[in-house]
Amino acid sequence: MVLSRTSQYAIQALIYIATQAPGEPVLNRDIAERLNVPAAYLAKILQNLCKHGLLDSFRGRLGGFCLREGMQKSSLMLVLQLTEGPDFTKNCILGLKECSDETACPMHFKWKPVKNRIIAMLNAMTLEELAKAVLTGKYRLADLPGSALAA
Amino acid sequence: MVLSRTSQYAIQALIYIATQAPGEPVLNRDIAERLNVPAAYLAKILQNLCKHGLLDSFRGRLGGFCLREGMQKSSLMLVLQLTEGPDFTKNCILGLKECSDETACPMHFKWKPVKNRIIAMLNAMTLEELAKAVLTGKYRLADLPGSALAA
DNA sequence: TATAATTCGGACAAAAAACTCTTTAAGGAG
DNA sequence: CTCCTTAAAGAGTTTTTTGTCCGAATTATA
Repeated sequence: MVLSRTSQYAIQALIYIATQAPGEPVLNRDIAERLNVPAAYLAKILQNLCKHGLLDSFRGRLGGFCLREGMQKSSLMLVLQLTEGPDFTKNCILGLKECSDETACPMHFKWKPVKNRIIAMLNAMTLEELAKAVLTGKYRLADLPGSALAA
Repeated sequence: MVLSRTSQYAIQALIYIATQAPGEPVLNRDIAERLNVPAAYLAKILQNLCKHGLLDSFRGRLGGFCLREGMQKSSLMLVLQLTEGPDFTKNCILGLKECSDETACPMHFKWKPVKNRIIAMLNAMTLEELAKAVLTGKYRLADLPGSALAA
């Protein structure tokens, strides 16, 4: 039902970067502060996104991270394939190594259409779109600093 | 996208028990062997399901586990609420502590209908039904012993 | 060139999840 | 009552995930 923390941080960070002026590097420290996530851990995640070509990074003064040209259009599916592994949509919900239309687990045919909707949703959502939504002010990218609720 | 191993084992075990004669205790050892799952770990999971009233357990000779009276009708949602925690459907996909229609993350309104379909599916699937499906022989509850594929 | 600011890389640490081991309690059968 | 079989309980281990730390490399600016 949930994504790994790594994936959540990655998506949040990418959306945040996408809300900023393109080409202007954003500091890891600023992203971490804004999202209220551990900076050193986030740095690792951003490094990984760089290696996979979603982000560009710049060292030294005026350094930081920004979306690679054209990557505003990338889908959440693409992001999650990087953070969760290339076939995170292909795994059987019961964990069977082999589970397909031919050799199916008892949940397979009920799960399949639902999974397909999830996939369609992830393919449809782009960083650009999500960033625009955030910029309207109607959506929240992180918890308010003061909220200390249960996880 | 996936369930915890604990949840997967729990569902598999419950379906397996549901395929057996009701009232006849099934040995943990037999379930573990059938599902190809670590027996000691499975025992913990079954214990937990007992504590929550889904299973009855019997010690000593002729002991084992069987579904509590009426629990053939229980839904996967019920099972997962026990294994994943009572509000595993209520968590924000981005991990925000507060995320509702009023205070939404940018994915909230896209995710909500999809999540609702997942919930509906989980509510609709019962152990009885799944057990029947398995008994037709068309579905597989565990991997074949010989299959050594990538996870 | 010196300095400060930043990412990079690797090792390390802590927490959570998955899994094991050992002992105890309970129940059925001889 | 004794023996065997089973689950219960709890401590311990391993693996994975999450998170920290520090030194080195890189870059703009004074």
